[in-house]
Amino acid sequence: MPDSPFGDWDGTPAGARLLQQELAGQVVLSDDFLDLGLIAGVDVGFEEGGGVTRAAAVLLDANTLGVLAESLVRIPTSMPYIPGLLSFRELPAVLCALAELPRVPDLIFCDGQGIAHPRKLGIAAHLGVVSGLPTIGVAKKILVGTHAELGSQRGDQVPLMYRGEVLGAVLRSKDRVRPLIVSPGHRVSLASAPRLVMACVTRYRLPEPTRLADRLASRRA
DNA sequence: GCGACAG
DNA sequence: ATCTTGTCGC
Repeated sequence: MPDSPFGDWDGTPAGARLLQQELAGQVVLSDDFLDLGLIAGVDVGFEEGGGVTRAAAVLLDANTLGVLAESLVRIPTSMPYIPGLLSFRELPAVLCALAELPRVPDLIFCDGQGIAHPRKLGIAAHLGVVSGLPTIGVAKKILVGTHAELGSQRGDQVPLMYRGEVLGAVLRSKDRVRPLIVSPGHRVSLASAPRLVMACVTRYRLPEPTRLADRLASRRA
């Protein structure tokens, strides 16, 4: 049996939660990256009524946002979706897609939460710890936390609070659109995550890395 | 016990 | 996430 990206996980939801608590202790929340030349976006889609997991990874030039490479992989789905345990369902495929890219990115944008998670280990944080690479979580909905009223202009943001601490930001990437939930994954600070996301937003609600990965992953075969 | 609940 | 066409609005 090939080793899973989850170490000695016993396969149970309870065991997954214990592993999350352990890995959360390895997350680095300070900016720990130099030149951002390459940024990757990753996302997952499903086929066959959910039996096949399809992961997409798109590599872009951090300065021009031009696409340098793409990868798409399909593997059998191994676990159902359980709120709070998304990474155990999607990470295996995501790691395969990333491995297919011709270069290792300097930063990865992930569709889903970073540390804005019950145990501070959303899929972006989990991906960061297992890959060792800087990551940011860009979600379309809140998993946990509350926030104050948000301004309506592009770039407006308010802190996402949970159990008395700031775990991310609710960010208006465009005028008149539902805000994005942005949180650091690994090796990126709470302050930098939103600005890095805004730096990758063009004319759409989602920043280019995840928007392109999203389109590729869900594009009907 | 009663809801909430990324994708 | 996915099942699904056209349609209303900026």
